[in-house]
Amino acid sequence: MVSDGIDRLGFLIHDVQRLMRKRFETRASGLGLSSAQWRLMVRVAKEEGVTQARLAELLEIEPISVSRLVDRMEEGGWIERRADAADRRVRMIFPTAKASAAYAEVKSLAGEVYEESLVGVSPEDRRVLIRALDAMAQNLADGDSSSSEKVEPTKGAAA
Amino acid sequence: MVSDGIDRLGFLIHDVQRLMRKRFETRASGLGLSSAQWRLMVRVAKEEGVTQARLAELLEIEPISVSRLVDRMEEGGWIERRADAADRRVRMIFPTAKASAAYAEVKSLAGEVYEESLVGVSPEDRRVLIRALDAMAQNLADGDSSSSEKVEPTKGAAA
DNA sequence: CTTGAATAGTGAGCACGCTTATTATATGTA
DNA sequence: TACATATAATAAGCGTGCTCACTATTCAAG
Repeated sequence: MVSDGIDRLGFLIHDVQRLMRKRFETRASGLGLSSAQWRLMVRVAKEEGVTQARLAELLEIEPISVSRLVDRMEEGGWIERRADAADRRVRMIFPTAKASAAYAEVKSLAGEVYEESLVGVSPEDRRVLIRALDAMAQNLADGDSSSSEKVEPTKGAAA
Repeated sequence: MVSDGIDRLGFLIHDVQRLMRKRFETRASGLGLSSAQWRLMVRVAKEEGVTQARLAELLEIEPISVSRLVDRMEEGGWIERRADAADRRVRMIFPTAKASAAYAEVKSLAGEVYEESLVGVSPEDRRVLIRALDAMAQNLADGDSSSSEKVEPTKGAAA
């Protein structure tokens, strides 16, 4: 039997992700937005004034990574930090007019890349693909400390 | 209608890739190998004495990235560079005994991560998944200059 | 009020990818 | 032979992620 290809799964996922990111960034380079910045921008657009800590949760990256991303995006004029009157530790993130203007364009651009990547894949297979990827994300998130469980390693027994 | 989820494709691929890499690196951390180093090691194991330029082709990353990767792997004692008697520009890459010993272990470790990620996905859906990902990789590689085409942008008309 | 733990954000420094430019060596051609 | 081009590898410097360590601030006990 020819291999079912499961042994290539990691390489395949890796390749597809890399190629998609590359293609997206090539297209969006005119806008000056990277793929990571675009992901962050989507969250900020949906929830203006979100805190950096919340962004780290939503994007599932570390707060320090958000810090750096926001640094560069602020320099680029995409977002702005504002102080929270109620909690002086907090920096609230708002999109600039420039970001709002680019939002729709970047979203349709992403849609184009998705469509191009799926040429020749039937609607049924697309549904299976999404379902399988959802399951994988779920499986991999389980037992990962960054998921919603709060199982403290209290060191004592579970009693 | 509930969304078919295609609009989440990019995020989904991104998440799955990130989670798989993370889980693999957690498991393999005892061996001191990162995911990128493991991918390179597989190639070197299959083709001892391969040049860095060839590795860049195989891994589809830039030669300079191979240079850095090989630097760190040489420091880690995983591979060694040897001069080519026939072409003094070339550095041939060989696995060390340490690498050969770890190879089988790392491979089975990757297999475990694949299986864990696919829990609850039927054999039929797995086949569709692999097929769809293959198609996507192919679609995305097309029109990408780093693929095997050598369409030189000769600047003149296509005649 | 004071102390201590938790939370928000950042600094330093690393891995791994990239682009652009440089060096050394081979190779093809006038 | 000599010059131009191509190829192998590396250097410099950036983007995006990470860990570890730190400051500032808030909140919960006492």
